[in-house]
Amino acid sequence: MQVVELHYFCEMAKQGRRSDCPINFALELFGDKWTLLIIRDMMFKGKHSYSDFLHSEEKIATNILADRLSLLENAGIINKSVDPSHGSKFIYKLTAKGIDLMPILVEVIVWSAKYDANTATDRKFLYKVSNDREGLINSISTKLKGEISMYK
Amino acid sequence: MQVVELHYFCEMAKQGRRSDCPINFALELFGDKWTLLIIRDMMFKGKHSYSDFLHSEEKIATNILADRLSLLENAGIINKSVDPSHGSKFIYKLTAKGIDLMPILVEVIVWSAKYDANTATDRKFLYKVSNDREGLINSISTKLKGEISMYK
DNA sequence: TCGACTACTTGCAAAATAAAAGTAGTTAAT
DNA sequence: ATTAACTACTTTTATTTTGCAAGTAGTCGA
Repeated sequence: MQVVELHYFCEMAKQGRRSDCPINFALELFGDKWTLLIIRDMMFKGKHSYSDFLHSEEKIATNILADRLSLLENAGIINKSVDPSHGSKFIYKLTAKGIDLMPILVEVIVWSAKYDANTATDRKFLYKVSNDREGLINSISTKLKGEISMYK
Repeated sequence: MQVVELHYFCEMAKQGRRSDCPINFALELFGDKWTLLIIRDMMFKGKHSYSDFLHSEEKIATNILADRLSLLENAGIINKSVDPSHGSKFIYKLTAKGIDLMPILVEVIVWSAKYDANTATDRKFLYKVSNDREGLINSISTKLKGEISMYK
């Protein structure tokens, strides 16, 4: 009886998810206040190092940053490599799986720019999205994919 | 001196945001594990009452649900009206601002369906998105907008 | 008017998050 | 070679959020 209960518990722990809903799948990975900011920095701001993320406007705490970077690495969203020009530094880059998050981020930007009177969104970016969404996503995507292969 | 400090504090409380970045704007509103599930229920599952949300697969706690509903109402994402056919019930509906979140949710679904081997995503939905994204978003949007005007 | 249902609120424990301080391995300059 | 600064963390402690259980007040149908 104990064994059965343990087995049941382990199955729950292994899966550990609340449902197989795709919205829930995403929330369990980046449903918090910080993870998407790190991804934003890599995707749109050319940031790739620990101190880059640490010094972003929103001032993430160092323990939270370390935690989220390891979560993202384990989830296959980013990878980590030694900076060839600075041995004590690591470089964090988006994987293909991470780059594929771009359409989500783009739609978030469009929505927030529409409803936040104070938004810091670049008008040129919004123009490009409304004019040629696919083209914009592809061009940023291509640039980021180039970065992936640089240090591997 | 007290007055000055109080004034300073109030300004912080009024703005209260970490940055004007559009990604951050969205995260401050729905950057948690629950809020988007409530929006999903209203948007794709025809759920509109407190008990509908409470009994969803992910089993949200009643205090968290009450908190998120009032946050969403204050943010103008949903509105709340008395159920005409059942006086003790309220009906929660997405506003236009809430319906405009749909492109984000659609992209989340597409991404999760691609990377979650266990996803519960409907193949027909994915087919429609890849075939006529705008058409799909418009048809669900139109249906939801019809619901808005029903009880007002 | 009874029992069930509705949308909550309250209280408390547990978990997650944040801030601060500390650590260990480079690196750059003297 | 030594020191000061920088790097990516870890640890500790405090605060906030979440989860669970119970309670409440207003319907509703029989």
